[in-house]
Order: sequence, then structure tokens, then C-alpha cells
Amino acid sequence: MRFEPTIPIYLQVMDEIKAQIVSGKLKPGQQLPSVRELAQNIQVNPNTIARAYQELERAGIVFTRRGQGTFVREEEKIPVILKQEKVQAVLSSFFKEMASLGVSPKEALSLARNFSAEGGKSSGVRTDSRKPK
Amino acid sequence: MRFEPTIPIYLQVMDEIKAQIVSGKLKPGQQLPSVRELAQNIQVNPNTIARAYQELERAGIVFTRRGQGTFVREEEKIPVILKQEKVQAVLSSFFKEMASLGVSPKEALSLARNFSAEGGKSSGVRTDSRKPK
DNA sequence: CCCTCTGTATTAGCTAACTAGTACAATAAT
DNA sequence: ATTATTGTACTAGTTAGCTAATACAGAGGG
Repeated sequence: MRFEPTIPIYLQVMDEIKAQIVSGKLKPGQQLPSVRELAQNIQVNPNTIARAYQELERAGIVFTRRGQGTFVREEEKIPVILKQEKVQAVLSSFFKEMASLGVSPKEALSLARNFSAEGGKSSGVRTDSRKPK
Repeated sequence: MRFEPTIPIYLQVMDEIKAQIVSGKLKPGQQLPSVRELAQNIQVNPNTIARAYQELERAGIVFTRRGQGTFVREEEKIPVILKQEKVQAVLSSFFKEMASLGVSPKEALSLARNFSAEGGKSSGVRTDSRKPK
């Protein structure tokens, strides 16, 4: 596992595990590698992995039993939880980017309504549809 | 001016000034209060205001002349078209990302209304949920 | 019990971000 | 030139967040 130096390791670990759950490499009920094992694998302190597992538990994605291990939760709620999380992130960044352009949330909503009503036409202005930032 | 203790002061100052520009309290070409004056008003260090002004300049919202002051940029000099393009890009990418999560435009709008009504607090990325001592 | 697996708590050190104190530098009016 | 205004540079101290080193604690098999 290679790390982006600007992003906290425990967050990257979380993302990796989420990705494995979504892709099916980690199935509901399955045990995650122990904090020490995974820590050894990626050459990092066990506490950093523990932190990632704790946050994942807090997010409702895994559960932990002391002395036994950490496991992916059984419920199919998990995809829902993950989806909601991403949706929230998209919403947050949308309003944040709009705000950075001097557009108030109210205006942003109005623009979004127009945009969606017009089927995404860009009112004559050439649009660069690449993902910003 | 009251400050949210969890948000850097210079960011709150920036937001306040943007709001004043949008509302017309600060007009194009008009001079902003000096760093010392505003610092005195809100009981904060001049450098903190300077930081806010620098970031606003970097964002193309104001310009600064040393020894003279900081001013709101004239409308003609503000890259309005570029701003429009960016707004369109943000809108487009918003709906595209939502679609990739299986969220229809209609649902996206509804979620956005909700999100903005609730203040969008779930954007907190810096989370430390560990128990304090 | 003893050993070894699991997660957890405690503590410390490092770094980046923010803010303040102070001194410097440019502009313009006198 | 002097003076009063403006923004800026430099330095230091505080804080929050991340990671590591180490020791503690629960579960289960010999």
C-alpha cells in the first residue's frame, strides 16, 4: 500500500477497507486483519490501524470484539451508510465550491434548479466539464 | 462580530467581507477598513486581518496597494465570464457525481435543500472521536 | 494456570496551522 | 524631510492533529 503523504494514514486505511467492502473482497461478517498484522504489512504503528478501525466502527461499518478481532458488519445497511457518506461529501463540497465563487447557498440552489430544468445546458458559455480542483 | 471558535478567524473575516460585497454594503472600488482599524474593531491582531485580505486578493476579490489600502475590485476587472464557467462546471460535476451514486437530479435537489437548511454540518473532515482524558 | 492471540490505554514527540508581538517598508499629505 | 497613514515580514508561542513506543487488558486454546 502506497501512501499519499498529505493525507493521514488512518484515513487512507479506512478508504482502502471501504473500497474492499464495496468491491466484495471483504464480505459481511468477515474478519479484518489484526491491527498488528496489518500494521506490520504496511510498516506503520498498530495504533494507527486501531484508529482506522475505531473510526470505521464509529461509522457503523465494522464492529470489534476485544481479544477476538474486528469484523465487517453483517447488515446490508453498509452500502447505504457508505452511500450516504459519499452523498454528504458531494453536497458539502458543492456548497463549499459555490461559496468560494461568491455564490450563496440560496443562489446555488436556484442555479441548480435551473441547471437541472434545462438539462444541463450552459447558457451559451463554453463549459469545461472536467472535475474541478 | 462574533466568532465561531472552531473556525479560523481570518476565514470568518473573509466570509463577512464577501457577504458585504454581495449585499452591496461594500461596493466595487470601495476601500476596506485598514488592517489596524478592523483589527481594533474586532479585537484581533492586525496580521490576522492582513491574512484575510491577502487571501481575498489571491481569490481575485480585492486588490491591495501598499501604503494606500485594500479595495474591492471593479466589476469589469473581475473575471465574470470565468466565474460563470466555474459555476457551470461545479453544477455539472455535482449532478454527475450524484448520478454516479445513483441519485437522480430531483433527489439531488431535495438533498441539497435539506443540506443547506441544516447548515451542512457533516462536512467536518477533521474528526477526533477518541475519548478525552 | 500459561501462553498467545486479540484490541485498548497512556504517554510523548512531531508537525502544520493559526494568531500575536514587534519591527520594517511603502505611499501620500504636509 | 517629516509624519501619519497604509500593508508586510519576521519571529515566537499556542494549539490540534497524527503517529509512535510502550504497557495494559480481555478472550481462548494448550
